[in-house]
Amino acid sequence: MRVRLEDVARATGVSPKTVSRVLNEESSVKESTRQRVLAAMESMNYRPSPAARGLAGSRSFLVAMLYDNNNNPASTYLAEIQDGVLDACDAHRYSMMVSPVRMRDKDFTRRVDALVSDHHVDGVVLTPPLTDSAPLLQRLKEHGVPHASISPVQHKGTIGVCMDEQQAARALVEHLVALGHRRIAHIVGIADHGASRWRLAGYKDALAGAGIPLDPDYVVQGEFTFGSGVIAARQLFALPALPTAIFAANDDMAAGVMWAANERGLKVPRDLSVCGFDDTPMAVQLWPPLTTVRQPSREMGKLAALQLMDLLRGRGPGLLVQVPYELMQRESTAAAP
Amino acid sequence: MRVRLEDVARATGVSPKTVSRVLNEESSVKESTRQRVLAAMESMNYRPSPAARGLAGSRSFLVAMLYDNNNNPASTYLAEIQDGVLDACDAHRYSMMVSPVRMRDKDFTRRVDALVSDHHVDGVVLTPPLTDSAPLLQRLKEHGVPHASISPVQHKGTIGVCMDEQQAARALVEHLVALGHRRIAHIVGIADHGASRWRLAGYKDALAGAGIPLDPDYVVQGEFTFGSGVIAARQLFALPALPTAIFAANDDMAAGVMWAANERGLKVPRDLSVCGFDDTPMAVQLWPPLTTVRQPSREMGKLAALQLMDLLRGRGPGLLVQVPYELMQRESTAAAP
DNA sequence: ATGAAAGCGCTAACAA
DNA sequence: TTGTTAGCGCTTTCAT
Repeated sequence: MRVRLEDVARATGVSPKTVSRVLNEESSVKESTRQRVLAAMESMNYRPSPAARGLAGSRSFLVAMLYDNNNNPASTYLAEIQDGVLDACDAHRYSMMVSPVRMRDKDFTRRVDALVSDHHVDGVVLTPPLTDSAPLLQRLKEHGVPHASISPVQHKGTIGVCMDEQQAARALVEHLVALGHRRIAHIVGIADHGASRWRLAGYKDALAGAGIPLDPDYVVQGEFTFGSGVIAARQLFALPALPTAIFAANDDMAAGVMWAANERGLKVPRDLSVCGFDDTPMAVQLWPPLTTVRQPSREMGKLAALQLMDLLRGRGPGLLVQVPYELMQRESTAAAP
Repeated sequence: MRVRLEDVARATGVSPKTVSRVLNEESSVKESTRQRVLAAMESMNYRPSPAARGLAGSRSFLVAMLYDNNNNPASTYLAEIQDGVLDACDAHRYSMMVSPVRMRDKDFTRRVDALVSDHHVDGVVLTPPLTDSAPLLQRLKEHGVPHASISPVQHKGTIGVCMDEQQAARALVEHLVALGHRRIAHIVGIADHGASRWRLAGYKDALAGAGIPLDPDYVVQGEFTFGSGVIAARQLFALPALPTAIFAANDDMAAGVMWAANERGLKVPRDLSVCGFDDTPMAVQLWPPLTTVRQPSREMGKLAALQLMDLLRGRGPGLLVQVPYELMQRESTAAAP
């Protein structure tokens, strides 16, 4: 019924072990043999059994993607990352398991134990804000399971993928400055996310670079949600001197700002320029379309997983690769009134 | 190092096979033996190896969740379902794999082949609109892999979970009628989704029940996105007799309607009542908060997976359970002007 | 560069 | 109700 490694061996006239070597891309196989085996595998439609490989060998060809399930910032972001990781898995014949953890729970690292001792996952992809959870990293280290991180705060000694969010935020605010804005407000994201810090830092950099003093009233706290954007904007609109531009730390909050502007009778971008961050699908569905920074989430998921697999397969040391950001200049920003 | 079934057997003084029986909840084990084995497992912190179980036995204790990756309607919906399925898996010591498929691709059923022949998944959870893909169902049948469906169009012979969306939509529109509305418009969702059909049917039912003739101009096509809601609403606002209420087939489009209303200078709910469907997080973040129907996605994911596992474990035949809807009456709907 | 034997940890099919 | 004997399909030694 099922085509086994042994069947391929028999068909090729070599031993099972040789077929195994080809399967595992070991170098010590004569090229001509390799080709014959590969051809047989192809024509017989051979598919190795992950269970058997996992049981006999030291590798499971399984990676897990971990995400925080409490603090669910933007589920569209995680969904894209997940798809990206899956892209990479497909490309290298790895399988993926997803595993939500609840960072708030005291023993949330139990999840990792289960993943490792039950499934022997070869590696783990970490999404924010899990990337910098000390107990989690500790546990992974104890288990000897390598990981790749997506947008980690701590870059040193980490493999995975990052983007220069601070520089991107700075570029965004510089764009506002170039349009003649001086009273520029910022809505900050959830405190312990690296993204919040970087975007705030970039905002400050841009102001400093333009010689605009930082006004604390213009920096208000948000939570990455639409609703928190509305609330933050209302707070800004209550100020004696209204900002002429608002940079929200993500698109959801920016949409909230536009909503509040509408409510307040402010026309975007005539009376108020608004920009966000992430370039979610919503950015182009709003009216006017939102100026924002494109963050290639799916690509980032894929790259992180690729770095991890390179490491697992002994192909290079695994790197922290940086992806370029892209300024998406649309109609929600215009010259200062 | 690792605690094996054999170790538990030795510690308990029984044969490995007996421990296996306990592990697999077979009935033919004396209760006292069962307890002793269970206790030993617990104290030794025994964790069965999925790989070994999969290799030796006929079951893999793996289920896969399939979703369509082209036609990605609301990723928050899928994310919630995924979490629900995982809840159920945790409860029954199953593992989950996620597998996006591209329904548009001609041979998208290949994915299923891989899942089945590589991983021997015991069962599959289908999300809309995969639930009614004839080629997919056919392939699953050929492989002999059972499936549970979430909101399938075809109820007969299907196990999984559904909601009476038609009745829910009807209730929603009846609520509008009760508020004195007569000119009620509907924005339809993507054509081949069961959800679109049911919600439209419920809308028609309610109108018919109230003796309001159906005006084709008041039924416009949308695509389940915010942007399509904006466009559809503009279309409705161009009509000689403006509707006093708009029922959008989901919350995203309802948000688009509210956006367009704002743009047009219509005050919600004073000039226009708006309602959606799904009760996404956004519904309470909008202003005014959106009247909608709550669809318990996570719960539905969990229930579907539970039905599947009941079937797999021989616990009952597996049912198509119906979850109740809930009308979320908020401030976006009010008496007709 | 290739092969033979032994097992990974569990369950199937029998037996008792 | 419980135990025995073979494997599941691969990889690991260790040979050659």
